[in-house]
Amino acid sequence: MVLKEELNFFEKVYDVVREIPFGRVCSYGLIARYLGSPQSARMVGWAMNASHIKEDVPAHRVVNRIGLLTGKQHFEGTNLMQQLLESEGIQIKENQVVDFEQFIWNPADHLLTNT
DNA sequence: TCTATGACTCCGG
DNA sequence: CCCGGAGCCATAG
Repeated sequence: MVLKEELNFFEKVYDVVREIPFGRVCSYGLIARYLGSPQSARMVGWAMNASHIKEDVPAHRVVNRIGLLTGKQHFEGTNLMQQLLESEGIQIKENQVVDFEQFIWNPADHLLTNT
């Protein structure tokens, strides 16, 4: 059973990504930092690569630190990721999120709003 | 066991 | 932010 160990890390990533609201995006480093390992941003991307088995994980809402759709090539077709984001009201320009900082969603901020 | 790779990010120029 | 290079860490071969 190859499960539990990787699930511990992946599930944490999935859980955060899953919490990304409709029409919002998040960065790998932001998620990694939230998990307590800001250096493991690449692992977040790796987890996303394995997320294709997770239908609940909106991986299209996860982009790099500048809002670039670095993972679009891993989606079906050639621009599925862009289409998904546009369908959520997010404008894409040259594979990059327009007004990225406006749509960015920080998981830590999600906790702060808890109050 | 060791080496190579990657949906990243930070640093210096 | 553009460009090139280094650090990072888990997975695959």
